[in-house]
Amino acid sequence: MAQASPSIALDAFDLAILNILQRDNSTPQRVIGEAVNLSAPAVQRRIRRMEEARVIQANVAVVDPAQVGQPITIFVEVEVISETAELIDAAKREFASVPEVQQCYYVTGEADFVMVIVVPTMTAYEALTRRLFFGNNNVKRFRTFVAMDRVKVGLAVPLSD
Amino acid sequence: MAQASPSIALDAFDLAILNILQRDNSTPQRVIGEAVNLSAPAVQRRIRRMEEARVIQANVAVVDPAQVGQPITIFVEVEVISETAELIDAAKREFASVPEVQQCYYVTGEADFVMVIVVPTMTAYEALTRRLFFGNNNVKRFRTFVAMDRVKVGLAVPLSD
DNA sequence: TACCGAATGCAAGAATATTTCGCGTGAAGA
DNA sequence: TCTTCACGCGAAATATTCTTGCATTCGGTA
Repeated sequence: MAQASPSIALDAFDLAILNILQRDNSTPQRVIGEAVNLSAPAVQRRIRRMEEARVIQANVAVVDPAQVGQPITIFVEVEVISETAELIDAAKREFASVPEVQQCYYVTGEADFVMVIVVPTMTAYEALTRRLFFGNNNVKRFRTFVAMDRVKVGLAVPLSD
Repeated sequence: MAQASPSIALDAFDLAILNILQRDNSTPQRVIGEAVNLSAPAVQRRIRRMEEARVIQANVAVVDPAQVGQPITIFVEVEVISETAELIDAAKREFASVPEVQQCYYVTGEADFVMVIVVPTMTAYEALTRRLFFGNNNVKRFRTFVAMDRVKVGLAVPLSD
């Protein structure tokens, strides 16, 4: 796999390859090569280089939550009481360690954390809030937004190409 | 690739396979087979079945935004004026069509939409708000949360296994 | 008991990925 | 200007992985 991670320079070829891979990374290198006007080995070298530099952070399958018994997606804003570095780091570690917390960001503004949570039932969510928020002395309050429609979901980054 | 999408039953083997693919879909089927106690062809048939049923919605590379010149991630809550079906659908289509909008959910609660936006600069974000929010008569107000730290990012669904 | 459908493992064949090698290009220095 | 060197390329050979056909096994059912 990949290890090192010094920033590297990317040219138009690399961006074009990334644009394909972030939509479908099962695309054969030969096909990618035809699309960007490079040979398959050239494509493969560039991909490996970007994986080693962690430009490509992972290669993953996207699973439909509804079809695996986790039909509820919830947005939560969390406001903490104290923003000392220690307490914030502790909160980051705790939130990140919870499988139901699919995404978590530490943010500026009226809230301190925003997160995306995936659960099977509202009961499960209620239990999670009890453990994660009510059970944390540093959580001042939190606001819940239940998703009715996943209008757009993905991790694709807009690339200039 | 995949086409149909009737819901299908998943057993413990399928969930175990999904759990591996969610983390690294470049794992050889032979290795997956060893991990879940199945032969490689059995694994492959199950994967194909789940792709056809859209349990696996996509296979994608995850790109580091910072390394491709898009270092700013922003959370936005949007509140609309009118919630008629037509206007909501129009908003969904518009938001979904914008490349900078990485994720968008239609939600209950104090806001109507929440979204994740990826941009290269705050100037670019300001221009986007002008076009997307100030330029939309149905947007009552929006609140911005700038991410200081991407504590946890991914699309992995918690699987019971 | 006998049958039938579904899923499996094995093994062969096809497709894909990876390595190797030699060539051309462009930059730095004599 | 010439030489050298580093870099990235493509073509071909090699290795790995994926895919398919087939016989078998395991349950459920008449």
